[in-house]
Amino acid sequence: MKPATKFKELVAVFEQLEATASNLKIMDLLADFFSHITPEEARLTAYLLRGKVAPDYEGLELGLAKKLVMRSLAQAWGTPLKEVENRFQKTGDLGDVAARIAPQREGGELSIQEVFAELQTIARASGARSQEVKIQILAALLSRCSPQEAKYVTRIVLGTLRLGVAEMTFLYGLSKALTGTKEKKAILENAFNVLSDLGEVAYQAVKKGVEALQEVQPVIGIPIRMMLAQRVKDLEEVKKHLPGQVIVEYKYDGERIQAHISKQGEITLYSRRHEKITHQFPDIVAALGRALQGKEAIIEGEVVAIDPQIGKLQNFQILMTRRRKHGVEEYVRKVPVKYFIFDILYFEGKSLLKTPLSQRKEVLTRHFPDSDGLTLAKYIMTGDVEEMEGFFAEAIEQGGEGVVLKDVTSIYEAGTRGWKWIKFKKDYRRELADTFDLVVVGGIYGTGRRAGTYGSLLVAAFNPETNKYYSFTKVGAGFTDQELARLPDRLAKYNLPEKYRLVETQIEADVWFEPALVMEITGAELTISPVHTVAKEELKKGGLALRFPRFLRWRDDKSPEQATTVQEIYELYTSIRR
DNA sequence: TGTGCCTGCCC
DNA sequence: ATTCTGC
DNA sequence: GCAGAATGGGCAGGCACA
Repeated sequence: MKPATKFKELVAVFEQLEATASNLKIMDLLADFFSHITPEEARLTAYLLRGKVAPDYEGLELGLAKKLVMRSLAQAWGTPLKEVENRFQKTGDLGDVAARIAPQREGGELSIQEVFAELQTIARASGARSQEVKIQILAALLSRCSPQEAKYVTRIVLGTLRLGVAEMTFLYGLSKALTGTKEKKAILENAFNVLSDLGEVAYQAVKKGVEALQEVQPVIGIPIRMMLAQRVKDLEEVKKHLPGQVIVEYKYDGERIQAHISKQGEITLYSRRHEKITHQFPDIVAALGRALQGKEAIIEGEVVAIDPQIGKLQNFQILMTRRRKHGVEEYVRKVPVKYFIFDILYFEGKSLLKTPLSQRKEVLTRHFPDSDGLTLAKYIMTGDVEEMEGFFAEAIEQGGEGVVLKDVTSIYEAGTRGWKWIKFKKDYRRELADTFDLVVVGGIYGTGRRAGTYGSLLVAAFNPETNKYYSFTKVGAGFTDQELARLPDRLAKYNLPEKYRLVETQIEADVWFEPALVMEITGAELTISPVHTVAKEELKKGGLALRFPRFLRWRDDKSPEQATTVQEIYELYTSIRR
């Protein structure tokens, strides 16, 4: 019987990982650690690495993030909350804050199991005063830690270990530890893709060896990690990756659902991240029950909200009102949905993961005739770019997001974002995307690798009638590291002690700016916002905002008065509204 | 009982 | 979701 | 090109608190 591994030992590995950039070195460090821990400790380490205490499909959450963790830090060492906040603002990492304010002490009394058990208790706390309980438990745990231990406990809870190690690297390290080479990671990855439980894979691998995981098969009731698509800027580019015949399929703007139907007719629905969402869609469950009639299957598709009057596809925002636990029946009537099935991974006792897509599609067409609430996703088969363009235009016209192009010969590559599936949306192509020239009015401090600069900027449109600026979105994507590093200097001269009086927004920025700088921004589409204020008066139900915003470039040639106007955005909204 | 903050999870 | 970056 | 780590809008649910 091995002695329980100390949390301190894991922390020592973390320290080393944090200091190394080389992937190979990282794998060696992990491998070294894995080779002297028990199967159960390997399981727990896997969960801790992801900032979780269970696989996703068990739905057990810590329910404690930045704000409550800050309160825990304050409580653990009697530091004023204000000071914790200030330090966080400066360093951008609560783990580092914890390490700084924790008093020097040896540590080493905690084992991995004990730390895990405490976090599990936090996760299980619920009901009145449970927030206080969670904070208390974490604070007590932290107070038993050395500064280094406290740093990683904090980061684990926040799910931001920032070590350059996530699931794949973990599996490489495990492979190396157990087989002496990283090459067997493929076996582990395959097992992970089918079991969707990194901890379970780690446990079994350490216990029975990597080879024992060779033939892991899908199980009804355990979600399979979903295959994802790469993206291209243009349909021409598809030819580079998929030269032959491809399936061109509507890309629906809804929620991905993997449905498991057992022989006994038990049905479970899983979201893309393996949350059980069966209770949200009794209508889909009923439709699947009727369609399958005792056959077992795992199928995949997209649920989309449908306009009850005319049957047209509705936008994502409307579907989101169905992500609920109360009043489900009412919303089944109010927001009807349709399940657009596009794949089948298991049927009648057989895994179809290795069956070519063309055959999986045949199974679908043979066994899933359209019915109330169920339809097969619309697609064509072609190798001709012109035809793809036409179908893409049709998909957009019908209310789709774009198209997904799929290699007809490809197997289902669970969990990977490979080139066998390629997505193409309108906003990926510069000429088709809407762009906006917006005024920078606020900044939000960055965290982690963006510590010391801004993580995002609050930008606004101009209204010449009121002479005011109306917030439209925050942008944090699209900046290079170099650009990010320049931001504080570039913006410093416009710094204000408080929000500029002519800026309208309900967002709280860390730093406010005088409207001066203009930047070009693109995004996918307009949404109705509870916090942004563009065209808020005209719309009544909220302001307009931008989904998936990203920075393109500065427009130093433009003054803030020459920025995109509120009126222009509102017109865009009314013109494309469906 | 109503409201607002916080969190987790969809995209 | 999108984007950037080091390996 | 992979894997990881930054970042967005916005919804419902749970809890704290007035």
